[in-house]
Amino acid sequence: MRRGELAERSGCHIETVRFYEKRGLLPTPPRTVGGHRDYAPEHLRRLTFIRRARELGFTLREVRGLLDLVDGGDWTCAEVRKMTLEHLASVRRKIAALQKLGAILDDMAAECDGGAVPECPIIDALMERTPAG
Amino acid sequence: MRRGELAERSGCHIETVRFYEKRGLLPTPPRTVGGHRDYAPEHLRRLTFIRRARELGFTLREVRGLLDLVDGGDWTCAEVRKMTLEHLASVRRKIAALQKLGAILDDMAAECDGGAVPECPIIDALMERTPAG
DNA sequence: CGTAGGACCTGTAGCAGATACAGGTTCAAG
DNA sequence: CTTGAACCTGTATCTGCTACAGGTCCTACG
Repeated sequence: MRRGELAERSGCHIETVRFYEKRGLLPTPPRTVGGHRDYAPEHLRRLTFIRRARELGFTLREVRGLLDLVDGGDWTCAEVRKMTLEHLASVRRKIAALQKLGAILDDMAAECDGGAVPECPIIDALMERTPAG
Repeated sequence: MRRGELAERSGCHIETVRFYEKRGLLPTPPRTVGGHRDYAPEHLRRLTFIRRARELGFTLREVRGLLDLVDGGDWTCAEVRKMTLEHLASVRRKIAALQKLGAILDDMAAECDGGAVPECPIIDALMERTPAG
């Protein structure tokens, strides 16, 4: 399988494949006589893993951690679960932060009457007050 | 006021001050005889504005947009409110995406019994199934 | 068999949004 | 007059890609 097909089947951008290879997440495949990369199904499996983990918001560092566990061979379900829960916690922190932020924006927009004059509580808030702490 | 003091009083990192100057968000201040930047209170006001807007998740492009409105002088409250509401919408989209993601992670972690064996529904999900679509 | 044009190859630059560092100058206190 | 903190400059680094330029290979069509 060549790079284009691998990219398409995994759902990754073609350049991303090369990027992951450079980062050591995807092993360097053998080459054809002409120098083209020649991927095996195992590469597709691994790249799909990476893409899905990325979609779930794992950083590349975290993905690498998961892959290292799997590659090591002596990993346990508990370890994977731990990483997942840590990531879940960070997702929830992000949600909380965004919700707080949304509430502030909502308040600011509500205070603003949308008038045509160059006086605005939003600008005032950013210039003068302390909205987020 | 020098760069260090400006940074401290605005709550920005000292290097960030120079970064914003380079990006044209903060005007170049006059210099002392020795070549040090010499900031006025107006710079502090502006930098504080930038920092607060950034804390509220506005991108630098959006911050620039807000500053352009203010700098232009002919902005209206309605324009600022529009930008705020657009940003609020994007914040809410992010929250929704993260919540969906959190639910998936939660499910995955729940399926996982945390055992000491190298068999894990999470890894399986990433390798084989289609969790997020 | 020749050629057209796609798919690939390489290295490098760019995006956001900072942060960090090296190697040199200036300033202020003692 | 010395010390050392704070400043100056340019450039490199980080994450996670994406996009290009300029060249090579592969395959299908005639």
